[in-house]
Amino acid sequence: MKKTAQYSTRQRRVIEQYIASMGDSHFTVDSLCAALLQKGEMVGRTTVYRCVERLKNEGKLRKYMQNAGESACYQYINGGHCQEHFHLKCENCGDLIHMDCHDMTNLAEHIKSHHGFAINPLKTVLYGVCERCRTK
Amino acid sequence: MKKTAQYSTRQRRVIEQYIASMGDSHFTVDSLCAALLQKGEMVGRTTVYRCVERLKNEGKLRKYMQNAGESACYQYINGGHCQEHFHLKCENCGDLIHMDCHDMTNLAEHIKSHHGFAINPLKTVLYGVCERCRTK
DNA sequence: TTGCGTGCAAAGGTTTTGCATGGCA
DNA sequence: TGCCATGCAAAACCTTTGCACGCAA
Repeated sequence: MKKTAQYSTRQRRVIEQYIASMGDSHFTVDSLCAALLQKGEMVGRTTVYRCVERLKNEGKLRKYMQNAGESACYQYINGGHCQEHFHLKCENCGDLIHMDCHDMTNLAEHIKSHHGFAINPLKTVLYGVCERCRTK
Repeated sequence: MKKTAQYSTRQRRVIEQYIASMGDSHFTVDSLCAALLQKGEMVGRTTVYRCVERLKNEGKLRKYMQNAGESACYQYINGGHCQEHFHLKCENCGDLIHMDCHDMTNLAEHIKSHHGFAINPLKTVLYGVCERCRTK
C-alpha cells in the first residue's frame, strides 16, 4: 500500500473512470489501451502500465497471470466486494467466474488454522473448466 | 495429450532423468539449464523449452506462472501423486507446499456439483503466506 | 516555480520460430 | 535413408527504464 497519487491528470481520470465502469470483469493492458483509443482518449502504453501498477499497489486492482508469454490480467476491486470471494477461471473459454461460497471461505479458515497457510484471495485464481464448456 | 516422443536422444534422456530425480520440487527452465550444465551435460536452451513443453502436453509436468516478467515454473507429476492434492505457494519466500487435505478435495467436489465448475488441480496454485513467514 | 506525470525510444527478459545441421531408427 | 531432434541466431512478446518535456498544484 504505497502513497496515493498526488496529481490528478487527464490520463489518470480517464483510466480510473473506465476501469471502475467495467465492474468486476477482467482486462489486460492491451484491452485497456484499445478501449481508451476507441473512446478517442490518447494514453501512452507506458502510462497505462504505470497507472495499473499503482492502482494495484493501492489495493484497487487485482493482478494475476495465467500463462507464460501472455499478458497479465487485471480486475477492479469494487469496494472490497471481490476481496471476500474467490475467482474461477475457465481454461477453455477464458471466462472469469466470481464465486461467493461459504464453503470456500470456511476452507480458507481451515487451511489457515490447520495448515498455517493464509490464502490470499486477491492473488489466487482457481483454474478449471466451467459448466458451459463441460457440457458442450 | 499429444503423441509422445518418437526418438530417444541424449538430451531427452538427460532432461527426463533429471526432472524425475527432483521429486515434486519446482524448477524453471533457467534452473534446469544450470543444473544440466553443472552435470556437464550440454543441452541447448531451445531444446529444454521444447522438451518441457512436450512433457507438459504428455501430462508429466505441471506448469504455472506467478508474476509477469518472471519465468514459468514446472513441477514433475510423480506418478499421479500430485494430481490428487493442491499446491500452496508462499508469496514471500516462494516455497511450494504440497497439501493433502480431505477438506480441499471435498470442496472441489462441492464446487463441481453446486457451481458446475471442475477445478484442475494441476493448473491451480493457491497463493498466500506460509506459516514460517507469517510468524516471522 | 516545483516536482510529479507523461510518452517516446530503447533496453531487459522470457519464450518462440526459421533454418541448416545432426542423429535415431 | 527418412525424418524427427537439436541449437544457433533472430524474432516476437510483454514489461520496465532513461530521459526530456509537459502540466497540476
